[in-house]
Amino acid sequence: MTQTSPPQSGHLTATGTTQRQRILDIALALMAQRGVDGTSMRDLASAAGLNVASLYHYFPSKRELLVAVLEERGFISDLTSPSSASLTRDPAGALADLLDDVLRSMLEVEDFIRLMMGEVMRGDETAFAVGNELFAATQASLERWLEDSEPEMCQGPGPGAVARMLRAMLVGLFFEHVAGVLDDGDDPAKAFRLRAEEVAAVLRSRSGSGGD
Amino acid sequence: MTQTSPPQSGHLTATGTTQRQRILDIALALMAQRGVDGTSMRDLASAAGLNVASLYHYFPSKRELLVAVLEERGFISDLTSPSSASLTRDPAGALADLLDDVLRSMLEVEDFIRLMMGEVMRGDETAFAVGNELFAATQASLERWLEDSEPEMCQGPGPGAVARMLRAMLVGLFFEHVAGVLDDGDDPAKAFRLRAEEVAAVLRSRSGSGGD
DNA sequence: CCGACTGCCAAACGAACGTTTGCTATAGGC
DNA sequence: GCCTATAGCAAACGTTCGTTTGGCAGTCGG
Repeated sequence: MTQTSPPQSGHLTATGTTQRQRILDIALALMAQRGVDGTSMRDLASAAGLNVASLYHYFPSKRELLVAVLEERGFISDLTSPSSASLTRDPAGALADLLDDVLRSMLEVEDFIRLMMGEVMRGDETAFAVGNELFAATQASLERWLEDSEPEMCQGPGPGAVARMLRAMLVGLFFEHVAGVLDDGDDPAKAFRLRAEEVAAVLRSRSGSGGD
Repeated sequence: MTQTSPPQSGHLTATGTTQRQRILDIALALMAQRGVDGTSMRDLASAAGLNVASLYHYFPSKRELLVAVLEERGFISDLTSPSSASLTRDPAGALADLLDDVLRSMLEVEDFIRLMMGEVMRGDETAFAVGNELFAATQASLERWLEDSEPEMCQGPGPGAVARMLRAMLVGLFFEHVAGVLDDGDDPAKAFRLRAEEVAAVLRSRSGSGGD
């Protein structure tokens, strides 16, 4: 009875913290897709199979629920965890692998980033703080990797400048993905992979090692 | 009486089309800052010095008002108009000038882009269409410039790849500006200028012409 | 001078919102 | 067995929303 399986018989399948987390997950998904103002407490309750009033047993207000969703720090650590592929390849494709790795991580927490970005556009202070944290972490992660794996690339302007450029580009790419500019459709990961290789090719051609 | 001066004595200072445009301008500013759902028709009417019902003399619904705001094509042509500075400088600083030019143009229509981006994040179809149009225009503009002014930079991956990368980076930079990641504060244009030079330095170092 | 038209407003409409109240029913420690 | 806490519900609260109604004051061609 203490499993994390979805509820089936109405009440008492998930207790306390588990139910709270379930509500957070549902809120993230719905708010990311329809916007915060476009998602009512009744919508959330309905999606969770609950009554509206029950939501207020777990969160004192809609605002607090949104803050709780935004401040789940797991999403940020997911994005800045040591990349799996970016350290094991040959130097020629290493940058592409790194960029692909970050983009894939962003894709896994897409709802979170969409929600954060949307709220940032509307001037939400909590989203500002969360966004800044995520940006700073990504920046530091990129910078560290560049210093270790591609020191030549940063000789002129320094690793900070290159990392800032790459970060802005990743943010822009993700936005274009959400906007449907990238022809994702069936496979966003593949589109990201192509873009990562493309960017790596542009930056790699600086050392005159030629294209593929 | 047919001037475009702001109203002073209450009624009858701006007629028909002029008043309609005034409402559009106000709606753009308010909706960009507080979001569409966060801006009520009463808010708009109050900001325009009008009664709510008067808005419905110019727009059949709030939705139609939003569409009218988003579909003002002037904003897009502003962004893709031939750049003033990017063709008159020495080759070394030409790319920085171009990027700075585009960023400055984006800054001039900041509200429009903020509104569009925010609605894209919420899945609005009209915003999708407008955003795609703007992205495509920027892409084409960048590509054209690269072919004319920096053909060497595109030798490996081609001008399309470089232009796509630059566009994503510009989008990301603008988002970071809105998110307050760039330390704008007093002078966003200056921060954009610095970033443009930084990026140009990274891309310029490919031909081995040294730093600044 | 007079109708039609335009621009504008006060007031109200029903619906949806966030939130609260008051009530059941189960679970677990004493 | 009781008693408190937990988890849940139906129903209602007051407010705000988008929108509509009906009417008033100027403008202008005839």
